[in-house]
Amino acid sequence: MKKEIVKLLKKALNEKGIKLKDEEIGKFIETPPSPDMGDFSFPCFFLSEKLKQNPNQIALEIREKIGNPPVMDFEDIQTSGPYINFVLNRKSLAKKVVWEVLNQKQDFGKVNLGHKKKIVVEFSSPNMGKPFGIGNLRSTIIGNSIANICEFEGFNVIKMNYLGDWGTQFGKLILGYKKFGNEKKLHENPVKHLLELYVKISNNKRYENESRKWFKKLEDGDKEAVILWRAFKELSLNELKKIYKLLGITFDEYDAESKHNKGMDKVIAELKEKKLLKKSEGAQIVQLKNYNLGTCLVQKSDGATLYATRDLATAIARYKKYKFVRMIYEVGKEQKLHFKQLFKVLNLMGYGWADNCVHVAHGLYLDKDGKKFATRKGKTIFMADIIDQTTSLIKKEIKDRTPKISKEELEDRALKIAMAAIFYGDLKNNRSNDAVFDIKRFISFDGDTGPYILYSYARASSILKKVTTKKKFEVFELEPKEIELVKKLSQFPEIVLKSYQNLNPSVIANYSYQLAKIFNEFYHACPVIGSKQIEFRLALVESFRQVLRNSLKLLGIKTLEQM
RNA sequence: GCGCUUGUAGCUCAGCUUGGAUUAGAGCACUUCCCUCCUAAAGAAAUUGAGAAAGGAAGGGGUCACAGGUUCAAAUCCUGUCAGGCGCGCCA
Repeated sequence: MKKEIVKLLKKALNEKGIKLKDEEIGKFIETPPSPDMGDFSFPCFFLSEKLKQNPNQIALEIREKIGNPPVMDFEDIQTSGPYINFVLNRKSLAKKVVWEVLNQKQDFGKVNLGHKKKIVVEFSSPNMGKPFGIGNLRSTIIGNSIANICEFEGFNVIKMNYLGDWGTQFGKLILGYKKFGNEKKLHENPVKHLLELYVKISNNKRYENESRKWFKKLEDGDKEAVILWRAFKELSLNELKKIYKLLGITFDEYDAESKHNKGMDKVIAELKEKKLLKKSEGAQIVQLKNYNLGTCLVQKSDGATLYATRDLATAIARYKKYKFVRMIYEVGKEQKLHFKQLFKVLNLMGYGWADNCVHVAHGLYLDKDGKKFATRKGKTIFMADIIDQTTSLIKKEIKDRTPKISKEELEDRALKIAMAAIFYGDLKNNRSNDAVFDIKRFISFDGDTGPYILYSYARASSILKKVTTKKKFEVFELEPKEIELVKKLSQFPEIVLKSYQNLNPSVIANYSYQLAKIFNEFYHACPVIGSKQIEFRLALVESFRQVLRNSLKLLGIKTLEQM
């Protein structure tokens, strides 16, 4: 529908001597504050500068130039001050939208922007040896959703988990284990035991040097160090995989810092060759002060490597392997400077593709009191525990409501609702801002929450289960809530596009909520079963369900047919 | 100190990219209503009908941190101030 409006406007504007592209015109088109005013509107303010004319006058003139539109699609076109308002033939709009959704199904809203070109999305990337906590959760959920969105828009996406399995923290763990370790505890609950060791070592400055030494030993291939490192790594990876399974998230590739050991020497050699490297206080650095990016340390004075070194080597290796058109790093915003440095150094090395790398940063999770969750103080909350607690709270709720439910179904539902609660609770926030992690709020069954949205979905399902849908339908009359729902459905493609452009899933999350809310209003106002136009309403419910399913899928949320 | 970033109802957040349509939007909580395609019960069914249903509506509640500026028009752009957060060389 919007396209037709653009067409009309384009022609009219052309006659006034103004040439604009379709997309440019489309951008200006907006929705009037009240449906009484029309369905779409075109403000003429921006033209007044060019034409040196009163916008009200311009609106009138353009209106005149448009002339009489095809009656099939438009009911009326009128001006209101500087706005040109288009009143659509809502019945034909409703038909079109519903048809489109029902025909395109899971592909509704797709735009093939990517043409199968490759995008690497690195996300989650936990530090092995540390427990998977709330900090990692945001990257995991947001990154997953961004990957889904890119895929939906036609890219060939490589979901990449970059395991932090190298670095001084392993020196700490090795030292900690040698000093205070306990084999039995390690195997009973590896994650908790390793955290215990990590905290013990980190809280005592005496151990700093010795930890570094152990990491250096590890880099030099010391047997004892390597054996312990492998064991720690394997144990934590097992735990991680359990969590990903619960979250329902998969990766195409598990990359790891340790895999890029060899590349690191090369990078350092290359930096030397390209005369980017400088020695400073015994360490090797790349000076970036001219770019206002401080200095980037690539080799410690003891010869050991650093995070930046590994990231450089990794990025180069990845480009060789994938020739991506874009690489997205979904990592916390506290690493902004690091990524700026990383991209700059790659650029200075002559890698043009560095410009196609983006750091998609997210704010951190704060606790209910607005305080940070800190690993060092052992204040971390384990993801596994969070999932457990959430699921059991939800189980209680479900049992109260449907006491007869079978065990398997209870498990399945509770887990799905818990995930919807956690995922939505995260994704509804604009990713770059800090967010409060308050599980009680997330799992509330009403309001702006995951469970509310899932409930709306289930509601639609329960109607559709009772009556079989027919393929033909006629629209006799439209209630306000019906047209509102139709319009909301029709917005989905633009929403996905916007979300892709901003690499921000919250756009879709907020849309899902609004969609669910309008559906509930519709449900309240327009009974489906027993209605005169039951066929249309069923089709509308069906398309609602389809679009909601599409949005939730992009968010990484699994739906339930019933609740 | 420098850099980045945030400040919108009691609380949690949209809106800011691309400035516009009299009252700046949601949710939670609070007050007052309403519904029954959901759940319990009865019936072959239409239906009856209870519900503190995970549904809907209304209401109260805001100097869009503050002060300037740009503009016909500012929550939105610019500058400054205040307050919080993050980052700034051998952690990742």
